[in-house]
Amino acid sequence: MRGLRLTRPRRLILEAVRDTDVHPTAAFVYRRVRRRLPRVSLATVYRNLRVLAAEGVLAERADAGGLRFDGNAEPHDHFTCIGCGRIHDVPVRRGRAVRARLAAQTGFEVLNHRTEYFGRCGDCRRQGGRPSPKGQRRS
Amino acid sequence: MRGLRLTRPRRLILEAVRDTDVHPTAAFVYRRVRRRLPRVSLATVYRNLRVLAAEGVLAERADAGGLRFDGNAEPHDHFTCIGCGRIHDVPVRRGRAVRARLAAQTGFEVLNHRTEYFGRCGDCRRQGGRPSPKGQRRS
DNA sequence: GCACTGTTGATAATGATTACTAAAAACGTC
DNA sequence: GACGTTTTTAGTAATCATTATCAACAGTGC
Ligand SMILES: [Mn+2]
Ligand SMILES: [Mn+2]
Ligand SMILES: [Zn+2]
Ligand SMILES: [Zn+2]
Repeated sequence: MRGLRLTRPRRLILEAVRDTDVHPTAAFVYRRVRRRLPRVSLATVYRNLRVLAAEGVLAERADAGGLRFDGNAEPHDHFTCIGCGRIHDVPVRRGRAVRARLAAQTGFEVLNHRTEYFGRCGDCRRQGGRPSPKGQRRS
Repeated sequence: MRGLRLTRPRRLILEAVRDTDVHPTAAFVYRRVRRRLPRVSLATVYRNLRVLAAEGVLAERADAGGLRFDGNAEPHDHFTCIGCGRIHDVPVRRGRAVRARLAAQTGFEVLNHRTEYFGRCGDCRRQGGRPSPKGQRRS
């Protein structure tokens, strides 16, 4: 957070992302911020989400459905439920070893890696049946 | 490939994806196919890329820069070079064990997973210096 | 107050993808 | 190989997400 002013719109945008665990889209954040700051502009939301991500205060991630933001800026992986579409945080696996192995095999300098899991969450398993693509709200 | 006609546009689109290792975008495939079928429509390219991906003949993947297609439909992971932007195939790691562990920890039914690596490829390391975001062609 | 700088809201512009539709191609049947 | 039916295509319009532009505004220091 080195030298970045915390204006009201900016602060509310940051709070909106941190106050949810849905890994929201810009549109979702926009809707939330508008409750408290009705005149905020969608461009302001996009602009500040990018600024905050560049500062490392937020994380930015792209999935099949577009841009999303993550209030948890610590390294972690994600599990996406194909039933309800929710994205859960999961602990990152043994990082070093995995990267070192790939580097040895390929000659690449491996600086980072990220794993995405897919399947059905506890709720969706309990509700039984085959993976019904219900939910899938885009948030 | 159950019941899917192989028309000329469709065949050329499939070949275009298979004949490159750049994990092309739809626009890239469009440019390639046009060399042999100048009147092909961009919509036809998109439509058939999706059809072929649904059939499992191609793989579809989304990264930070949008939609890409992969002629290699077998399970594998990817390494993205932050220097030149190229995406390399890498072998998938011990799949079963990783999924089983996460399932045990969380209660999720883990059906699939995918790891993305980031770093600098051999070429870019040799050309030394800090990761200069040259290349980065969107293909 | 006044210049300076960074931020905002409003809106236009861009770019990627999808939807629509009339015409053409492929198919199955005779 | 003509014929009715189904699928696919080319061309284009429409949609959607994101980015760019810019005049007005707000904070800061003098
Ligand atoms: Mn997360
Ligand atoms: Mn690949
Ligand atoms: Zn679920
Ligand atoms: Zn490289």
